[in-house]
Amino acid sequence: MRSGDNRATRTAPAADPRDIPDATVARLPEYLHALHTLGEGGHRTVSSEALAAAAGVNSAKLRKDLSQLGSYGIRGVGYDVEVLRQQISDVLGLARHHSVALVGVGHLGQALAGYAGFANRGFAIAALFDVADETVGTELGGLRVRHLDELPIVVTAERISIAVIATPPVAAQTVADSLVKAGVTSILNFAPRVLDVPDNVDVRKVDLAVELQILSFHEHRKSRGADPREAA
Amino acid sequence: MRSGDNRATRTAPAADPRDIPDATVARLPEYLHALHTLGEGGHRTVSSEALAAAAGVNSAKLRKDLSQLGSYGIRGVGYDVEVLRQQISDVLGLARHHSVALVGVGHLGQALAGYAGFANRGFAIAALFDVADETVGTELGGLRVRHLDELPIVVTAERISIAVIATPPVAAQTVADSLVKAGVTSILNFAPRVLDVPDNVDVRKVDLAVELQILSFHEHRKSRGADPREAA
DNA sequence: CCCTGTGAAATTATTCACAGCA
DNA sequence: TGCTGTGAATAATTTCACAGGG
Repeated sequence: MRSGDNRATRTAPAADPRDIPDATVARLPEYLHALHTLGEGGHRTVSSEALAAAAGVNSAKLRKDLSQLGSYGIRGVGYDVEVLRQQISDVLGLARHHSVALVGVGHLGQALAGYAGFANRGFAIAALFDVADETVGTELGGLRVRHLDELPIVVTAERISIAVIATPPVAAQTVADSLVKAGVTSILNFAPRVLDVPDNVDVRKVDLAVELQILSFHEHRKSRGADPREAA
Repeated sequence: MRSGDNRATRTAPAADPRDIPDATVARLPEYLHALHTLGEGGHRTVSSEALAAAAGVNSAKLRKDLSQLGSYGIRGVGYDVEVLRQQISDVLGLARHHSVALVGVGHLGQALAGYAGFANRGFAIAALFDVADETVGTELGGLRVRHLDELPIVVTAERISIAVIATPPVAAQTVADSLVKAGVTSILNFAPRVLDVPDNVDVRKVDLAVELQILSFHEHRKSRGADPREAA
């Protein structure tokens, strides 16, 4: 890549978000969480070494990551916990409040709807959808479950841009199509199904069984461990 | 790492698992799933192009991945669906049946316990643990929820090597310690907490809020899109 | 010819190691 | 002196592009 030509970021508070590598973005939430914990513990500043340990990464990686977003630590001291927290929040777009639609109120959907971690971190479930007669109309966390048919109206009216799909796999693509048409541009998909969406829509997939299969591989590898020197 | 000293794998059907890159391992379950779907659809063979499309990756990557595990496709034709399915299963260690312990039977834990995707793909939840009086002793999917105190005995007795942590964050490290002591060597952690475990234990973390925060970043980036030439 | 398998090139990510500021 | 920020080195991953077998 061309380097050194975006001189625009001289004293900018944060770098152009387009330039932040995916790998870094994926770690920012972890840093944010660690900072939150440190802040609660009364720490005003933190070194890259300490923050890295709290987030479970090595300190060179942490510093490189933070440098991507133009963050200025204090040499000889470390980072101001509160300032850094604010900066990461800004880059992640967490200042803005996000309304999230949740489609599929089965077991997993119910768990997600009640997941404290969402509300805590600026994501409010604003609408719930399902198709089952026994589910539609019930209340969950103060929200009435609506029929999927209402999705286009509600999502459009509430300007919801992020949605979570927790439906059975067979319904996922149809739901995604409907969400996209209603203006959603980010989807978190729990259904084990590859979704086909336009380029401007981001999809992240979480497949619980896939995670276990990856662990299974490592188990398998370990039990084959004829060579105990392995881990280098 | 030294290479070339475990000559045992001469004509072995699959390459030494130690040599398969992580990025590839993470995709194998997706290929497996796609193959399953194709098999049900009556396909006997499949080209790298078609399988890649079904799995949502590009075909060069797919071929490179499959070549890592020594898989032999048929030039001019493609891969035998059944053979490839078997081969990936073997590499992932799915031939062996895996008993899984689930700790934390809250909303999320209940959803996980009932998740069809686990049982479907060779993972049987073999034990449930919690500490809440109103949960311990209840039945869930034919299994009695046991008190956390019983964890060491049960996990050891049933030779459980894979566990899922779905407890509140504050309990996660204690639970992990206990699991490790009882012989568990792979942990899937849903609690938003960095776990400290010995080197021989693999941990995979799934943080639902992190996924949303990553989506939030992309939303933020999109809405900043002052420059339509973007990708440059 | 079609489609796999794979070297080589390109890109991306991680780690090292140290100059330089507080 | 201690710790950040970052070039440079290394490693991992992806993509290209094509030789060669069926």
